[in-house]
Amino acid sequence: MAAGTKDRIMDTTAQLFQRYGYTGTGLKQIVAAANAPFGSIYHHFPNGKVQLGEEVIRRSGEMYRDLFEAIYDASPDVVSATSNFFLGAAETLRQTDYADACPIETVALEVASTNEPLRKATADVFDSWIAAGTERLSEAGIPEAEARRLTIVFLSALEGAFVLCRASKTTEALEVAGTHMAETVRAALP
Amino acid sequence: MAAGTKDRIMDTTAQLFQRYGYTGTGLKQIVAAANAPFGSIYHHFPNGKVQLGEEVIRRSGEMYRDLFEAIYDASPDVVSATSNFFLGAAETLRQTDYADACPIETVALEVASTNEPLRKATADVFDSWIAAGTERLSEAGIPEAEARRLTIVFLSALEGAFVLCRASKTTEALEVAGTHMAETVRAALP
DNA sequence: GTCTATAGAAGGATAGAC
DNA sequence: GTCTATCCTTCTATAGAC
Repeated sequence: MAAGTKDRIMDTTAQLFQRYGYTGTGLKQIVAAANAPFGSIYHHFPNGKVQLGEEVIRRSGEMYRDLFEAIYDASPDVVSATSNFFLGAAETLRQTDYADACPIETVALEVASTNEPLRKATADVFDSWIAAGTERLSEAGIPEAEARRLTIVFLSALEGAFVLCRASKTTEALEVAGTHMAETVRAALP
Repeated sequence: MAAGTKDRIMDTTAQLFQRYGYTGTGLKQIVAAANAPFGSIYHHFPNGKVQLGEEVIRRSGEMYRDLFEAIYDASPDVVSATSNFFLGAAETLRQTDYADACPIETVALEVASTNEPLRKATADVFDSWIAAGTERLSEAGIPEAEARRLTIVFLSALEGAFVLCRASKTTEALEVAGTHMAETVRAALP
């Protein structure tokens, strides 16, 4: 029983991947931070680090999509929701000393040319985010093809702003990109 | 003398960092790919991997800024130059099986929370790119504050599109983001 | 100054006691 | 199924022969 050793390992791994990346996070570091014995990793993830990585990537993707949905549910319209998403991300960055941005971005770049199952997992996550954004913008009256393009620009601007903000330890890029994206969504509304 | 063992090491390291990141690239891997003896690294870079990393980051930043300048010099106006930059990046990605995107992006995310001198180096490089873009857009008649904001959105969209394209092994995000940014620059011209 | 050999730590993975 | 001890490889870094 317990409160879930496997869940604790996955939560810890998700946070470490977000901050230090895939190759930058060791299995010994994970079990130490999760207060779990080393053997638990291979008990719950028989295929080792790759299996753990894939499960964490996919679960982080779902959780971040849930956050996206929650912010759009809580906002009065898609324009303010777009602005709120960027501003919320900026606030989180400041509160974590510029450590917690996108949960899978660092990993995605690391594995893109080195690990096919993990690359596929990150691609699936990005696809699911694009689908979620496209649906929101479509519901707001934007034709679907245009809604998809807008969502891709939104996600590109967000991920790129994360890179600039983490490197500079400022939130300027997220603020500038968020303002631009909110304006762009407003201009696309019918 | 020689054709430059140090240059060969730096060229090789730059390419490996771009594809596999900082932690994903080993010193032994570097000297093997550069056909150099292991000791050369510590002869030319007494402070080891961090010093090599910093010099490579800064030099890659200069080379990519030169590419940016060259494309803007070769284009008839800033709108087509913006489009050309994204399309050229997409073509390079396709030709390298989605390996060669931004020369420092993966490293920037890896070191942001782990290595202060390297984080500072990536921040300086991004700053120099923003300055170069701001100058180009200012020369085209866009007020400087607005030119800076536009450049930050440009760079965010580019870096984010790189992530999506490398993960998905498609160039859709670069094409969509490039079209959007060219239109945005056009709308900002006087 | 070029190059080899190796130290010492950390990496992922495994075996097996309990 | 929890946990420890250990294996083998790879990593960065150093020492020292030539």
